[in-house]
Amino acid sequence: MFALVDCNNFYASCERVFRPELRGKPIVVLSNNDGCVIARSNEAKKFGIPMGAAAYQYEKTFTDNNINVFSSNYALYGDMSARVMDLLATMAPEIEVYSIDEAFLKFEGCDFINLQDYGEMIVKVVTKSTGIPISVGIANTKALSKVANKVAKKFPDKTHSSYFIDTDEKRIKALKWLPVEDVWGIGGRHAKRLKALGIKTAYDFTQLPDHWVRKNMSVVGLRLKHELEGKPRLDMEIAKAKQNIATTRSFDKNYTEYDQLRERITTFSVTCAEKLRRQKSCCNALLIFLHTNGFRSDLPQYSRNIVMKLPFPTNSSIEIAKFAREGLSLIFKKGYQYKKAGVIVMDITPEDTNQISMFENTNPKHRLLMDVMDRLNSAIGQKKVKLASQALDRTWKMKQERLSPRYTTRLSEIITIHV
DNA sequence: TCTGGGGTCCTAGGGCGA
DNA sequence: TCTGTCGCCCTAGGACCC
Repeated sequence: MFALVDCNNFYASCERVFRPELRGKPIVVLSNNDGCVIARSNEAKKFGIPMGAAAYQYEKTFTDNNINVFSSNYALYGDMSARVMDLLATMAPEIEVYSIDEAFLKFEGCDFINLQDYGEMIVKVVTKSTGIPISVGIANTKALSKVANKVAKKFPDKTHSSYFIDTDEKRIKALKWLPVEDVWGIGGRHAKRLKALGIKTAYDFTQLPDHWVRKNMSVVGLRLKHELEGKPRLDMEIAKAKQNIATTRSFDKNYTEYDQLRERITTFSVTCAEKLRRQKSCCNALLIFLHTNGFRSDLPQYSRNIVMKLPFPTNSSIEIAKFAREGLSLIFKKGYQYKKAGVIVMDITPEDTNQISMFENTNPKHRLLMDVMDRLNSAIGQKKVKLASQALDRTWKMKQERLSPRYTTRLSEIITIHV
């Protein structure tokens, strides 16, 4: 049996933990640069603010309805997530952390447990210990546990926020209730096509012939169909090293100069290299991209990317930044206003199994240097040690006008209680 | 004026060597 | 030497997730 544990309106709930007066009040959380709405509390959803809405188009809705608006605070969300996951890990034989706010639990050989009661217990313990409300869905496949979770979330009073699909009647009832576009694995494109064919619910989807699903939705769609029929096709996945690591940003304003882009690309490269060293990997290729603001139809548009194959695997900030700048010089075109750029490191291999090349190799001195840089930066707590090609006085900034304190990860921002 | 960031997997189609 | 076929590898693009 699988249980899917999902934190309710996670980012909004995190903001509430340290601001209890916000309970029952509408909250939205914005993306980086305060651009889009990326999380809404239930109260905020009632005002018709869609996911991904452009924040500036809803300013009036926010003020008219006293909606509490926050910039995203990943230090806080990451730490709260770790607390929830650590706790969940103590409550099941196996856990797969699926995202910042979701985890699958697997109960095998636990037939003696009443899983409905156990799910309710998990809800109580996590909510009480962390302040984060959660919902639990339980079923014999992962996709059905997702469905069960939707039921638990929609009917918290009836289900006590935990729902167990343990009979075929319950499975069919839940599938007939769930709109096809809300099924895990069916995105916008497929939902549109299915609806045009009169497929409205998850149940309708399971009534399609296998060969049609295979032909039109690939093996992924067919696997999903079987999962919804109660035939397990997905198992727990073990965490493995990432295959790609990306650092990409939109800019607060448009950049036109090569030097500005060069500085940004260098900094993104350094961040990627740090992430690589943290997971003890090297990369063998880089992708560098830049593009103008696609929303501004009045401006000339340009967008390009380039893949740089590296002559040797490396995780040195200096080397990765050097190759990235080389790539940038090949794709940069003057006369455009750039809004976004990024670096993605690819073809990742473990640090300790690198092949020595006959002609060109990573500079062995860099390893020691990087080690010192990482340790200095970690001791200082901010990224003070930089490459000279990065801006020494950060001239760029993310728009974060409504950022809450990092209550749990910075002593200077810890919660204060006035008595 | 102002529209996020970071991932995964699958398939089609072309290049290329056997 | 030319041509056809097969399978492998690579890439771009599409679809999905949070």
